[in-house]
Amino acid sequence: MKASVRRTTLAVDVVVFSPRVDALAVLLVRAPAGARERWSLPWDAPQAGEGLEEAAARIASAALGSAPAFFEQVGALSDGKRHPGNADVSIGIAALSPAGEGDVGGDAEWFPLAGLPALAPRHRTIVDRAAAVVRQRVDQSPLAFRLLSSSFTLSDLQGVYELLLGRRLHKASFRRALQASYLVEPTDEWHSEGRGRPAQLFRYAPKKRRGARRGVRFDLFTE
Amino acid sequence: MKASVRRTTLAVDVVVFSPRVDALAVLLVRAPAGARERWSLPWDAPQAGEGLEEAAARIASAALGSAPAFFEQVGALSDGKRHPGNADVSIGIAALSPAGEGDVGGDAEWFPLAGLPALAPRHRTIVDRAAAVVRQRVDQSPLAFRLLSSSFTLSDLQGVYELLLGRRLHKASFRRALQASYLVEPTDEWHSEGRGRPAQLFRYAPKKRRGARRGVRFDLFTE
DNA sequence: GACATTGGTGACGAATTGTTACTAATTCGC
DNA sequence: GCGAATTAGTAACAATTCGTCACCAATGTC
Repeated sequence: MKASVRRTTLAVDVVVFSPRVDALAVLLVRAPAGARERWSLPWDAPQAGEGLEEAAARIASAALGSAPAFFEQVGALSDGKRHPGNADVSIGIAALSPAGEGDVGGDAEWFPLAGLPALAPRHRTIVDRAAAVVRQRVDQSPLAFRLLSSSFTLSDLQGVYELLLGRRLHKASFRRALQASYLVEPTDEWHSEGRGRPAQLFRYAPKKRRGARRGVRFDLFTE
Repeated sequence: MKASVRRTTLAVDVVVFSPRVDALAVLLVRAPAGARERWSLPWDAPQAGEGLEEAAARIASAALGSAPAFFEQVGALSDGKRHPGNADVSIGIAALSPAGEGDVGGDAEWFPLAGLPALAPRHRTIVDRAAAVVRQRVDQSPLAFRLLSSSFTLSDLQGVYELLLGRRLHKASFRRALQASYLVEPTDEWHSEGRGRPAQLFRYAPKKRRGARRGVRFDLFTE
């Protein structure tokens, strides 16, 4: 291959998700005066010698007050779409933050995913792709647990799954499948939410992988 | 955000997969004399105004003789690992090429995934991640069909799935699941391979998405 | 023509899943 | 105090899906 290495401007753009009042929320930061849109995703160029996830953690921390516990790359974009800093290439990174974590400062704000303000076109694309990636990987990666604090009730967990999947799940089926997966273990604490029977708290504690995977699924997303 | 956009050297590194003699194969190109390893992935810097998939198509074409029909991003890497061109950031892209397609020139060669020669550390990582991504998405994305020519027998298709999944599948179950998925349609052509009954040829023709998805699966990869 | 080889399908029991209906533990209103 | 309301948790049954076995079909080989 040619060693024709050009220099390129690179941005890391972070989509921090958190569950808020029955909807997935995204963290946006106020854009500097004079920018074309009033809000943008938190972003920056990676510093020298800094890994991409490291950069994402730094960028998210600046907006959120504390670092999210989980990051997942969403893809690199270098279409012609406009980026707030005119970066040639953007690397989109999704971050997950439990509800109520962090201390959002005056320059940042949560917006429901379904009702975001206008964003630069490339940021809009990154948000959409981040949401698609998160939704698609819910059952292959412990994403849902990263949107909850370290202990949670099974109803909380089911609620997060319903949020991510966008449909209601049946309680008994959900719990039976969870049981079979050895992903959680009960703590000896209970959570009383006011009315109704108190719920036992669980923690994420994945056990031994059950060995044999079954046949093919053909669960293609063909649209 | 600060507008501190640094300039970075960027490489697109392509992992072209193709099924060869009962194994997944990867296309490597001969490294220039004096390089530390004798082989490397096809790679280059993206040209100005060129999209990343576009760049991947150009890079793969140069080695393969024709452009693969399918690309999927594998992730961006900016660890400290050595890249043949010392790029700061690499974008790994997996490409799928049907068996026997293309005309590999003198500078390129297929190697079985399990028996690759020494590669620069970052290329090694990219290959591993590309293989993992392909294996993991087999049943969410029509990857298997991109490793076959436009018409194929169901045994061919099953063979590709077995290659990708690394385990044997049962014929009757495989066909029943495929039937239910409305992903293929029969052509009126038949393929006779010598001995044994001729097989009907099918083509990839995904129909209407069957609506209701079922409950959660908790198929986590927890290791 | 018997046999080996590959393609293709019906059918049955086992396992998994969707659903209903129930029991349990708590608060609220009276 | 006591029943209604509310949320948690589970047993059990029906429907569906899945793994497997058994078989039939069409071809080449000897």
